[in-house]
Amino acid sequence: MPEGHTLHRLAAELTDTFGGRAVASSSPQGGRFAAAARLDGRVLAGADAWGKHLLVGFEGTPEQVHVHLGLYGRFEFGPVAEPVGQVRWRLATADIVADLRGPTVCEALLPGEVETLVGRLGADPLRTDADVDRARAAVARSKAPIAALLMDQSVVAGVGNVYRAEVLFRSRIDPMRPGRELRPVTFDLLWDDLVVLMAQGVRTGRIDTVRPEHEPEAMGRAPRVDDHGGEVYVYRRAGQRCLVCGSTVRTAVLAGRNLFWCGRCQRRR
DNA sequence: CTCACATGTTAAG
DNA sequence: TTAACCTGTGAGC
Repeated sequence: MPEGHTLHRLAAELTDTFGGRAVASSSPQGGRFAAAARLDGRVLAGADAWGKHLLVGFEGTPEQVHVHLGLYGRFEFGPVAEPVGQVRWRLATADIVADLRGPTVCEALLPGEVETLVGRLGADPLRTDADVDRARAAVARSKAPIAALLMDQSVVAGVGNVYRAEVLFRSRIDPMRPGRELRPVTFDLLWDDLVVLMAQGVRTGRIDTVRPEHEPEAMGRAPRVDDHGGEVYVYRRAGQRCLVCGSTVRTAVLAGRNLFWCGRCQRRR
C-alpha cells in the first residue's frame, strides 16, 4: 500500500472525516505508540502528507501526530466497534472510527521536531511546494545509480519501489545509470512523469502505469492481478515478457530492495 | 501449519 | 550489508 500517493490520499480522508471535529484519540496497546493518546478530546485541525510521512494537527496544541506506515501499516475506517487485534492508534467520533495498525512510527512531535523531519525530506512530486531544483541538483552531482536516488527520501520524497521501477521503464532509462550521467532534462522527464502518475494514484488509490496502447485489452492479454492492484510494466514481473519488446523482465537486489527492469528497452538517456 | 515475502526505514556491525 | 521491526497473505507441506 504505502508509497506517497497512499499517504496523501490518507491525509485527505482523515481531514474530510475528522477535520473540525472533536475526536477521541487512544492507543489501545500503549507501549511505544502511546503518545497519540495525549491528543484525546481535541479538535482535529487537519492532516498533511510529506513524502511517506503523515502529520495530523490539532487545535489548541503545537503537537502533531506523526505516522509512518512502514511496509504494511494501514488505517481502517469504519463504524464504531470494539478494536480487534492490535490497534496502535484509534481516532473516533460518535459515529466513525479510524484504526491504525502496523505502523513503524506513531508519535507526538513538537514544532521543532516536525521541522527537522520535513527538513530532511527531498522533493515530493505530490506537493506544490516541492523544490525540484534541489532534487535535480542532487541527482546531477551523485554517482549513485538513478534507481537508488529515486528511492532516497532525502532526494525525492514519496517514491517507492513500484513508482521507481515504473517511471524508469516509461522513460526507457537504465536503472544503474549514475545520476550525474543523466542529462538534467532527462531528470525533468522523470519528475514530470512522477507528478502525473502519483497524482493519478492519489485519485484512484492504486498504481497504474501502463499506457493505453499496452493495456490488457489492446494487447489481448489478461488484466494483471497483484497485491497492489494496478497495471504495471515491470514491477514484480521478473521472468515474464516485457509488454513492449517481449524480452524477459530482469530483477536484481539494489540496496536491499528488488529492482525490476527491461534490459532491452532501458538503455542510455 | 510454517515459511517466505511485501508498495519501508533505521540502527548496528 | 544485515538484522530488526510492525502484519498480512499466499505458497508449500
